[in-house]
Order: sequence, then C-alpha cells, then structure tokens
Amino acid sequence: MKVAKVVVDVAVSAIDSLFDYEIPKQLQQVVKPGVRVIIPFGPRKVMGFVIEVTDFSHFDKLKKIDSVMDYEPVLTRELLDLSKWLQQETLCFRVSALQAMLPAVFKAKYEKEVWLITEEDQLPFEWQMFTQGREVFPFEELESAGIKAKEISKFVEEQLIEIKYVVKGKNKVKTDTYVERMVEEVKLIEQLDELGKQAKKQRNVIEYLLDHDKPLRLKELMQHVDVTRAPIKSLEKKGLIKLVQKEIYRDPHQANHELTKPLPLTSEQQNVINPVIDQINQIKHEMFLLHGVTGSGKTEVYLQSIDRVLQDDKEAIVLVPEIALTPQMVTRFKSRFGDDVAVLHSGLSTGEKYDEWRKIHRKEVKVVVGARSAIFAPFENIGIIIIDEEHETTYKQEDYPKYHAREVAKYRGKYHQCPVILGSATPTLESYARAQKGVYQLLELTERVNEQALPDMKIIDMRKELEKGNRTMFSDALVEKINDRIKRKEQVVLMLNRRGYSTFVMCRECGETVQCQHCDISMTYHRTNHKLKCHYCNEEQAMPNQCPECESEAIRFFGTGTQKVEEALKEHFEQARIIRMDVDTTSRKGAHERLLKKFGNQEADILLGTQMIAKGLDFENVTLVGVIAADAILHLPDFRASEKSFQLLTQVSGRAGRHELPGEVIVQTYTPEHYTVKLAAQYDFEGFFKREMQVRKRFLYPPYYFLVLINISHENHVKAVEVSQKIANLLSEQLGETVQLMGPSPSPMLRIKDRFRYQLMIKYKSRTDVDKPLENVLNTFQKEINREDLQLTVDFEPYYFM
DNA sequence: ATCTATCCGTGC
DNA sequence: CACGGATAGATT
Repeated sequence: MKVAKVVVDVAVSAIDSLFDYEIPKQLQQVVKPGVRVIIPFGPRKVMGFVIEVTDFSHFDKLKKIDSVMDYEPVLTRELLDLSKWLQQETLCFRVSALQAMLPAVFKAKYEKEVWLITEEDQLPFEWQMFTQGREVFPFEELESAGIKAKEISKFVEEQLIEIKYVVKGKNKVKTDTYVERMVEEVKLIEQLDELGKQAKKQRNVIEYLLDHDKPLRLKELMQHVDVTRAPIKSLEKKGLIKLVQKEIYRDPHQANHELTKPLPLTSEQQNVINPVIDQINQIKHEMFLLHGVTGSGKTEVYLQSIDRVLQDDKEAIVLVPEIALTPQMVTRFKSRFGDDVAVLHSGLSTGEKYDEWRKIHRKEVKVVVGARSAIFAPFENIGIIIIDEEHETTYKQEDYPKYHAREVAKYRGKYHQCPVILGSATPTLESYARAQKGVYQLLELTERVNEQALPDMKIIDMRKELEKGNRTMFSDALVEKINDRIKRKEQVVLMLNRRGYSTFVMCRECGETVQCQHCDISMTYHRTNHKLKCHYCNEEQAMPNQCPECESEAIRFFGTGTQKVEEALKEHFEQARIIRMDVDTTSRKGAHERLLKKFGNQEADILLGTQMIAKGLDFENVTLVGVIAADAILHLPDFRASEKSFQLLTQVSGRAGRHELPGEVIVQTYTPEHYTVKLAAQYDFEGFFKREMQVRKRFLYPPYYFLVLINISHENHVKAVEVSQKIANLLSEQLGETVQLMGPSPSPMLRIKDRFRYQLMIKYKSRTDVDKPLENVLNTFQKEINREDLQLTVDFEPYYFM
C-alpha cells in the first residue's frame, strides 16, 4: 500500500505533525511530495501538503486521500525540507512555514454545503422557503435562518439531507479566447468565393486571418475587423476556425523595456566582482558583504554577477526592500534581462502574484526580483542570491513564521552551493561584525561611480534657531538653500523623518490628548476625512469640537505631519511646486510611480516625504536634501535606534548629487552633539561601527548576544502580569548562567486592541541554551493558550519592540 | 480549527 | 429529565 505523509492545514500545536493517508490506486501517479491534497480529517475535509510517499505506516486504519489539488508539486524537495528548518528555527507550525512559501492563492477556502437527497416537498415548509428549488445551498444560510443544530442532524439521520465539506482552491488561471485556423490557407481562399454576397463581415474576417497567421486574440480580431461575434461563430460552424481558451498572464509590467548592455566596470567594481565570480565558477557557497557608499554602483555589480550565473543556465534571486517603492530598480533589471525577469512585490494583486509565481515555477524566467517572500522562489538551480539594502528591517517577517530573509538566503545558498551577496551602504552591525571576523567575506566600494564627492552634510542646531527667534520648522540655512535651488531650477528632496507621520490631538487648555479607546496610543488626525484614527486597531471617530475632558474649545491637532510641513512650505516658498509623498497620497495603486515620475519630469521643485523617499531614488537634478528632524527616531525605545538613524541619514543624503551636479545636505537636529548625527555627517561608517559596538558590548546586545523576545498578552491585566511572572520564574529556574533574562516588563505600548501586553527578553549566546526552557514554557502554557484567551509569542532576533 | 461527546446548571 | 451552554478530547 502506498502511504502519503501529510501536513494538515490546521494551525494548532496538537495537529503540528505528519498524518498518514492511503493513496488510492488512481491517484498514485499524481500524489508526490509537494502536491496539495484534499483529505478527510475527522468529519471534515481539509487541505494537506504531501511531504513524503512511503509503503508503510504505523497506523492500521488509514483513511484515503480524497483528491489532489495540484497535478504538479507546488513545492520542491528543498522547500519542503526548508519548511521543517523554519519550523524549528522560528517555532512556528509546519503549515505556517509551508504557507509562507506560497502566494496567497494557495490558501484553501473551506465551505460547508447542504445537499438535498429527497424531493423538496418532503421537507418542512420553513425549509422550502429558502431552498427555493435549489438542490445545494450554503450551510451558512441554515444558521442565519435560525435553524437549530438538532433539527439539522435529525434530517441528516433521516437521509433527507447531507452535509458536504468542500475545499476550494483559489488558484484560478486567467484565460482569454483565441481564434485558431482549422484549415489550410488554400481552403480559406476557396471559401472566400463560396461565401454569399450577404456575408461581407465573414469575408473580412477571413481576409484578416489570411494576413495574420499567428494565434489571434478574439477581442483583437473583433476590434480590428470591426465585427461582432456572430460572423465568427458562423465561420466556426463551417469548421474553418475554432475558438479556444488559452492561459494568459496578468502582466503588471507590460511596458517594453529597451535592453541595456553591461556598463564598463571601474577597477573597484572589478575587484569586488572577481571573488564572486570565482565562487560561481567553483560552485561554492560563500556569504559576501558588499559595503559600498551610495552611488558606488552596487547594482551594476549585481547585474553582471547575475549575467555570469545565467550563462551557466542557473537562476538568480534578488531581494529588494519594499520593491514597490523603487520602480527604478525594477526597470533596471527588466531592461537588462528582459523577459527573463519575474517581479514579486506587495503592490501586485493576488492574481498577478500568482502569475509571476507561475513563471518562476515553470522556469519561464531566470531572475526574480522581489520583496522578502521572494526568497522562497521555487527555482531548482540557483546560482546566486542577492539581498540589496541588507540592513532593511522589512527582511524580518513580523508574523509567523518570524523568519529573516537573510537566514533563509544562507540556507538556500548552502543548499545550492552558490554565493549570497548582502549589499548596503550602511550594513547592520551584525553583518559588518561577521565580515570583520571573516565569517562573511567583505567587499568594499569606496568611490562613487560618477567620481562626484559625497554631498556635503551640514548639521543645523535647531535650539540655536529658536534662540534666534526662528519658530518655524525650517532653519534659516535650509530656507536660503531651498530658495537658491528654486532660482537655479534644481530640485530638492525634503524628508520628514518621523514615526507615525500624522498628528495627534491635544487640548491647549488642560493638555488632554485624545487616546484610542482600545489601545494606549494617541489617535491621529486625518485631514482627508477630518477624522481621528488609531494606527493600531483602525478605530475611527469624528474630530471633536471641544475637549472631552474640560469642554474647552481650544482643541487642536499638533505634531509635524507631512501635511503640515507642506502647508508651511507653501507659505515660505509661494512659487514652489511641491509633491507630497506619504501614506495618504500613495495608498492608491500606482500613485507612487506617478508621483515619482512627475518629480522626475521636473514638474515639481520639492519632493516632500516620509522615510519612504530615503531609499533608492535616483534623480539627476536633485542637488539638495533636507532632513527636518534628524533626532525623531534617535530616542525610540529600541536598542537599534542609533543604528537606524545613522542608516537613514546616510541613505537620504545619497539622494543628492548623484550625477553631474554636486549635492548638499542640511540636517536639522536638536541633538547635534550626538555621535550618531556627527558621524553620519562625516560619512564615517567605520567610526560609527566602532562607537556603537562599544554600546552593544556594554549592554549585552547583538552582535555580542542573540535575543529572544517573548510577548505575553491577555485581556485581563492581572492575568497578563501573573502569567508573565510565572513564565519568568520558570525560565530563570531552567536557564543557565550563560544567559540573561530581562523582565517581565510592560510593552512600550501596554494596551493594544484591548489586550494588555508584557514582554520578557533573553540574551543568549547559543540556541541550545534556550531551546529546551522555551519548549517547556510553551508546553506548560499550551492549555491556557488554547482555552483561555492567552497569547504567547516567541520572536528570535526581534526587530520590533513596541 | 472544528466537530462531537460529555458535564452541569436551569427550568418544568 | 429535557434543554442549552460551556468544555474536554480527537482529528491518520
């Protein structure tokens, strides 16, 4: 007997193991590892992933696989094994790991249906009201009609009805109607004579067909010949043509890109690419850290490394952060590798993502450029993996499986014996430290390709501005420089580096701020609909006219949002044309590209935006970059706050002077003496690294120690505290001397969505020191997680501490 | 997650 | 003792 070992699509700990099913004879050809199947599970039907096929099971009474959902495996052996590794590394369920590797269309939908097995009139009158002659209807309708479970099961017993569980796949392939010729050309010409005088339209169609002998889209034909379906149908009846449904791709990047040739490399670039090519030639795995200043031509190094890989008929994965934000990047890859590129990012619809995925799956492309999850691209012969802007935190997934793309890249690089390149102008301390230790091979690009010096960065002390009596958000120096650029018809990028980028509401009389009812966070004001919104739970309420506390009417919105900066800009620079980019102006699909294109066409003088404008933009006419408040994220409750600030300042300054014209940067700050601001202004990464490493060493933070964050949340505040303390006790009993346990402490945001949140942190050197104790904690509280409303999450290498 | 069997309170 | 709601237990 053939047995399939299956991961069942039910994400609970009790089910988190392999279940055995008999493979019926007629399915033995298709059921292979990586194929999704529909299996009976208790009284229901659920989806499952086949992991293995064997001849033996320890169970004696096996159920049979119902049917298959795929005729080709959707996951390779490598990815199936990788899911096991992810499960162990991140402590997630195996299904969650498998789901994370596939586009959303592969998530099953479950429906319950009621089937009549007798005549309708056998049923009581109330039932006939809504069956309305239907033989099948959704179970849901019974419930909403208020029909009791007892009555339903009675009818099932009496064999009047049957309840069926259906599993629906959503992976719908888009098709289009095509017209195919069924006969020889000569035959068609003969037909022309036989057609009656009336059949003018049919004649036109045949003539068009004779001119175009490739497969034709029906729509196209109808448009070009200006006919309706009728004449085409009659031609089909005569057997001359056939209408067929063909698969098509929803192609979001249809634009034809002119192909570019590899650029000549500078000697620095050549030195950097050589060791990579060596590894490709020797089919060896190595981690490279490519540290290159902004504008040093990292992308060209990527492109030419990939080119080398493609010559060996191998594939390449390129990860880019928030790819929708850098359409310029996509264009560069598309215009070098043309149709060999698939693009995967969050801006695509589920259907579009599915289609891009299928191109990869069918090996119709060789290169995938995508956001985090593209690291799971189902290639089988990978020759290189590139992670651009490796310091970006978007490479860490925040929900289960809480994986870091860099670690997955390492896994896959080792499996395929290929190099992995991590590229950045401001590497993470973790990566740079590893490079210094020789764990990664360090590659450095110190010069800009255009031989232009890095833009001069000036620090402006905003406290002095205030002393001078300047109460605006723009320093005198910034105003002067902006005016100067407007006069010279050059462009300015202004970054409002602020978390939340919206404004909160405060009463000027009593100081009361409007807080969300469910979360410990200020509501933010949205001008677009004049409402207050909570960023965490999306609760909305009207902007109050008076203070809810003291009834004063002096209630106003505060804080420096981009909208507010935009207004201030308009006052200061009346003739300036401004483009504002923030969540409000870029939420619509394609809005991003449109705004950037407008700026690129020099239809505006100033581009004002949040951190989203710091990355990847390349406009030749930009000669001034302004940072409105450099210290905005410097004081966040996050041990990486300095590192993030340094990265951001470096990234955004790189937007200026990328081409012929020299650039300049103005950094406004209230803490000019801070080493992060100072060293960033000098582009002294090395200095910053050394300085920040001291801090990390002193406080036992990465890269000296690894971290695990345990989040505990419960609706009941007392319960949350109690459980946190119990876990802390349990852990401190079991953890050895080599690790540090911190907490429990309330999360920076104590309450979110009516849940009270506490956290514990462990600083450790080796996973073996924490794995067992954590497992014990999870086992101990498993019951409470299932029954009570306790939530417990474990996050290795956390990036988010709020 | 979701279904079934079982336990216990309420009401007649 | 029937009902309904909460709850333990199983799912190959």
